[in-house]
Amino acid sequence: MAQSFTEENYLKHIYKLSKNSDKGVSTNALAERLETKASSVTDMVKKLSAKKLVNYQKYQGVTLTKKGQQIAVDIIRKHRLWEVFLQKHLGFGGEEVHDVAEELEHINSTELVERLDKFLGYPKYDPHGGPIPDSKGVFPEPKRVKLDELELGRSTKVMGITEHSDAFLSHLKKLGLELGTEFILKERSDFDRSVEIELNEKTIQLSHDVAKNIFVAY
Amino acid sequence: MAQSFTEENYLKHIYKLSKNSDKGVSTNALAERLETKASSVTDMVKKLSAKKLVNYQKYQGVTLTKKGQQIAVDIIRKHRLWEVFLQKHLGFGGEEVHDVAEELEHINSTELVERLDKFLGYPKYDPHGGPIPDSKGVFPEPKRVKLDELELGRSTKVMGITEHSDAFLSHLKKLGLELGTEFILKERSDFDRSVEIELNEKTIQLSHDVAKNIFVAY
DNA sequence: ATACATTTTTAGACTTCTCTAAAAATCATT
DNA sequence: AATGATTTTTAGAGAAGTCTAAAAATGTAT
Ligand SMILES: [Mn+2]
Ligand SMILES: [Mn+2]
Ligand SMILES: [Mn+2]
Ligand SMILES: [Mn+2]
Repeated sequence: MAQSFTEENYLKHIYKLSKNSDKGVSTNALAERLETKASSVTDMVKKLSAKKLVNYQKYQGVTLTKKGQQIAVDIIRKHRLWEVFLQKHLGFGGEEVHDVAEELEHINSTELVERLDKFLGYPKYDPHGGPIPDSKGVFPEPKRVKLDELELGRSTKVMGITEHSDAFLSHLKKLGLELGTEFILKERSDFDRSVEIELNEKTIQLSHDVAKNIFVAY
Repeated sequence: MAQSFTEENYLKHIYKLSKNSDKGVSTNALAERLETKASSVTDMVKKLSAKKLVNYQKYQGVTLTKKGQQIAVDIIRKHRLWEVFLQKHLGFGGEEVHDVAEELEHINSTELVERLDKFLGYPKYDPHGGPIPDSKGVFPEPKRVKLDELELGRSTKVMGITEHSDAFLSHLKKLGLELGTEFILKERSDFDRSVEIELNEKTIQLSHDVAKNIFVAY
């Protein structure tokens, strides 16, 4: 029971979209993410449901079953391993690797993935800081670092805070930052150590006072 | 105007089947090679013809156009480069690489192929001795070696002979060996230096007297 | 040249994935 | 609770690739 490229991409993106909310992923969100139409999503989601890879009830959105999740995580594993290879060994730039990895992630060979993993030295993080699950689908324990000290270019997520005043908490809330929020660190000013992050396609400025009080995944 | 995996496989196999005869490739030969039905071949060949990738006239078989040939050669290039990678760097065994390369050859990124080629050190031959065309589609000048001295496991082809008696010529003809015939060297006896080759799925024994008088591509 | 065998093509149908347009359900606002 | 906006689903159709069965063309052997 092998999956098509298309099915695999659906599963992967359902996985990524589910992480940000406990509800099912909406048809529209998925359609936008996959650059397709809502009606196509409905069709595919029904098929995945018939294959027991997702839980789906009309109008209620979609979530992954255990089996669907395993596949999704394995695609992510392959994607990130290939990105390590492309960047570390073939010398690709950070931006260029993604599209190629998007294709390579669908090459289906356990043998290939295990050997690639070994060749790369069993990396735990891809070049953007994304954690790489092992062959059993287990993600590495994320290391924590202050946002103030994180490398530029990393995609990361909020792991905790070191300041608990109401003022700080409501400030974070207004910025759209909470535990688990994922973003990318884009810039850090030499002048005042303020940082620029990318969150949901929007660019946001954070002062050093904010950055030094947030723990993020490394 | 990108090609699908399926179209690429058709082009590659038309290329390989045309090398052994100056006539067009027959529908049936292609169907057998691609493990599909003759009717499917007819359909696809019409489509490739509409795209100007093959020359096709009903009942006359099919040949590649210049453009079709370029694509075919590029697929072969990618296939063989990936086989070098899989075998030399990931430690795959000789038999295992082919199926994976069959998929990897369709990943479409000039950048990827050029960087992989560089990473591998611009190899001219794959691990089976298959010549790897360069980025312009030019195959390396094949080195010549006596069959007597060729490495076991190599796929190769007849490049010339060093004995021109009628007896030898008719012996070769009976064995099915002529200039350009492709085969794989399987075994060499320590006892009498006779060799065993695989030609068109059949295994054939050649005495040392024969092997030492045949030049093959290295 | 005729008959028979083989190869190739056509006709029609099926699967997978996609789309547009319209209908149905849900959500949001008063 | 009613209205209107938004989201989601359905209905119907199209492109790509495949198949089976039947028709047409070609090849072969007397
Ligand atoms: Mn990526
Ligand atoms: Mn993908
Ligand atoms: Mn091969
Ligand atoms: Mn292939």
